[in-house]
Amino acid sequence: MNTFIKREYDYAIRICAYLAGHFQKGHIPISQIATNLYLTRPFTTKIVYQLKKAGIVDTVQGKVGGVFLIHPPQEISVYTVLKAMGFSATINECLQKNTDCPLASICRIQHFFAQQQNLLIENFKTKKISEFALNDTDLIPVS
Amino acid sequence: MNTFIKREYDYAIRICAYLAGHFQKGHIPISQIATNLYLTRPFTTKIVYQLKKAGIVDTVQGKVGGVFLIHPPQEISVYTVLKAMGFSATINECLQKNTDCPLASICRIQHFFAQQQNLLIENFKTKKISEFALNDTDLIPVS
DNA sequence: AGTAGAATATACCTGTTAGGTATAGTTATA
DNA sequence: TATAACTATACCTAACAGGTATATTCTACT
Repeated sequence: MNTFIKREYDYAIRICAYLAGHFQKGHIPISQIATNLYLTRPFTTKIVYQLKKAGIVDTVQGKVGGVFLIHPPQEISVYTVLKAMGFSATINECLQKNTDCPLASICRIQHFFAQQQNLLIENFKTKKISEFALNDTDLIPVS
Repeated sequence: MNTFIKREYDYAIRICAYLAGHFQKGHIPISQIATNLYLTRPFTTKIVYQLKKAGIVDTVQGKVGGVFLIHPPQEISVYTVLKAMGFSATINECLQKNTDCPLASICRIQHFFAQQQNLLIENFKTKKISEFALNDTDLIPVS
């Protein structure tokens, strides 16, 4: 399988969506996030760590520690989160810098894919995390 | 790196673009295609073989054999070629069938990515190989 | 002050796959 | 009948996705 959005990236967005649903309600322990989003704790930890390094979330250490969004969710785009997670995917390898293809100057294929890629990225920038916000009541399984 | 369009897929489009530039001018030997597109012969062979199985090109065997497009290039879309090469990429794994995510019913993230994916595929279907046609004169290196 | 429960940081593992190469066979023209 | 082409499949290998493990540090609560 060839996915454009890695699992990690998707989980990162989910985690932010969960935190968006709890914005300004204090900090949320990683264990709670992991449980409610059906992720393992170590993996959730890893992602939170990256989101913190990127300045998207901050954490409180110690016994009643946890995670929270630094900025309002309506100011955080999908693109911001993807970039934070190291997203550098190009739709086609030709579009990377330093790729010196001998056909480059005449290649209309490359140009087409570049257009498509820019379109996608624009949409990722427009979409804000607030639109995905998850509340705990959303997460209660229907029985 | 995480590319959506594999090298193979890209090469397949290039090969079709080259054949489009030589449409109705007889069949082109694989060795000529490989040389002019800066690909190795075995790899070109492999791709041509797949394109043949998918009914996009046909081949003539024997000493003066070669490859040619079965249909006019303006009837072949980028999507057709991608599908022929086994393209089944989903922008996000959640969008595959048989993925039963416990969040699925409430996940707006999934819905967003699905929209983006459909957009992209629509554009792949609209774009025709004829728009990429490569002539040999295009390929003469500037000295 | 000590301890429990939380986050931090990094090291490691492992199956899959992208991106090829190799090789043996078949066909058909010269 | 030799040779230059295509056919078909088997195999290789480095990279990486998708995690797990482990040791450490921090802080609320007792």
